[in-house]
Amino acid sequence: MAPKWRELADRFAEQIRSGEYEPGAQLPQIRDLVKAGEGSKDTVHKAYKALEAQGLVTSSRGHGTVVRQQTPLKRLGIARYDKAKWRDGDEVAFIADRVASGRPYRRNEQTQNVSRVVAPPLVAEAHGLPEGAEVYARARLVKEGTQPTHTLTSYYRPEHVEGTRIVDPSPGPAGRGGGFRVLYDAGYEIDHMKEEIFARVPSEEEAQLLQLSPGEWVVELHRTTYTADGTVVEFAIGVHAATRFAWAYDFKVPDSANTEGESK
Amino acid sequence: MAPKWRELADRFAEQIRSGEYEPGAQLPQIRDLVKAGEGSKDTVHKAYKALEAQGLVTSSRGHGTVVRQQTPLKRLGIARYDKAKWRDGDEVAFIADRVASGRPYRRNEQTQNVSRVVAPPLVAEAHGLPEGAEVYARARLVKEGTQPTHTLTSYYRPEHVEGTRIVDPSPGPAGRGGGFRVLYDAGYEIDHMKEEIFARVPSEEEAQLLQLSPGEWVVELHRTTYTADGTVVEFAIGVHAATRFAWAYDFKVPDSANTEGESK
DNA sequence: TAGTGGTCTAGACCACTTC
DNA sequence: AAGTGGTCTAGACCACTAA
Repeated sequence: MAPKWRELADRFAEQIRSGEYEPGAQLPQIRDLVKAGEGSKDTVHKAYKALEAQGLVTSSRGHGTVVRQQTPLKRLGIARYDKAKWRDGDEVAFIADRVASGRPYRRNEQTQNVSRVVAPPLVAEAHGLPEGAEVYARARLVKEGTQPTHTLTSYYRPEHVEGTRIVDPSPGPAGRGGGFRVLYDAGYEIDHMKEEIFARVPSEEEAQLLQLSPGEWVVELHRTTYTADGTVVEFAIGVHAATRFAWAYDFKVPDSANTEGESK
Repeated sequence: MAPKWRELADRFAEQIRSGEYEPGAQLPQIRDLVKAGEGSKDTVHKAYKALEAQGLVTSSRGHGTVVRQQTPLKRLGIARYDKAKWRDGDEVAFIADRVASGRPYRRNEQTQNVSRVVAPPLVAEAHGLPEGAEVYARARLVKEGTQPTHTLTSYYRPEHVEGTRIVDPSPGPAGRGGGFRVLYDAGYEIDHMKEEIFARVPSEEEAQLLQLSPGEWVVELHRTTYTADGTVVEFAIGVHAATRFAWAYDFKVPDSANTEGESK
């Protein structure tokens, strides 16, 4: 038999999905459900935690447990890297993407922090650098309004970006044009990419930064960006709140017996 | 301050990752930790559940809590669809992939179930069919040895597969060549694909089928397969244990101002 | 100060496995 | 029967919010 807390959670989940509880509506308070005979405080609490883990509600002390706004998944396709968006204009690729997706542009949705650090093993490997080599790390926390959605940290080789706007230590939003534009101006035009994605449990720090409910997972994205001659000019690690994103990729079915027309 | 159960969980997680507890080793029993003053039974239990949710341990009644074998992420790249694998030989694409990845081939790692059903909304949309249209559904549960790793359900239009091996109701492993080969033989050579992926909480049924620990998430994959003229010949939905997979995609940076050489 | 969720406890009892 | 994890309870106490 399903545990009592699970049955209770499923009942509420059903009611939320059916619209019986609208976004913003408040669920009964734990103590009231206890009085109503739904179980002990701990049992009801467990049910509420399950709903929270599914991203259906948000709980906070003092306030209560309210149904969360169900923002549709943000779909990330490779069109967000379109050269026309950052090469010909002065928009940062991610902002252009937001415009293209019909969302308004808001200032200060990105905080940035640039530093020179010893490359973590994964980064060194991606750049083909020896252990202990230094790279520039550009860490951003991206928000949708007030809600943080993901972190994105780009790693660059010093010889590619030294003296450019990328390493400008001034805080605040990214300089005009974004990282790809800066690389382009420095003579490194990006050509192809590799993205690798997987899901995992967030660290406590990440959960706090992204305002994740306990039990929510994150999706980690590794992006390697190459110039036409195969030089790696950027390696980036993104950590996304798993409930808020979907990724889409279009590709030709490969045919290793007939490799014309394919670069790899 | 971090809760007590979290501190306890983090301590064990650290010990497991550092190798102090090897795979297969048993963690102290809950009652012993209670005696040792680590907290009440419920508190220690909560810590163990957290470890389980991270995929680090497996608990079972009667046995105990043992450190799980850390199978490395299985990386899924588009090379697994290589035409050479299924067109020229008689191997099913997924088996070829396993061979290519150095894993031995084992029989009966896939159970299959074919039926004719009314297309679910998502499927109808992908195939461009009206509501209520019927399709063939081919559902598989794929295992790695005894461990189920993912489910994969392919949906085909009846006019594409009627009379082929795909709709052969005989149970057991897939016919020789797999679905793409059957479509190829029927005159539908696959050409390009779209994959869309996102993470979510599993249903209770999925958790059971994939033997997921409570708190583990799944990644859902939507794959649409097209012929050269844009006809959709297969739409598939996969549900993967999130901790066991990573996806990789290579692509050219798009340039909408210069669309030569791109089919989309 | 009152009201909300969050943690913790001690102990009862249940479910499953092994002997 | 004995030993393991899993659920549930009643109540104490804590942390945070609002008035």
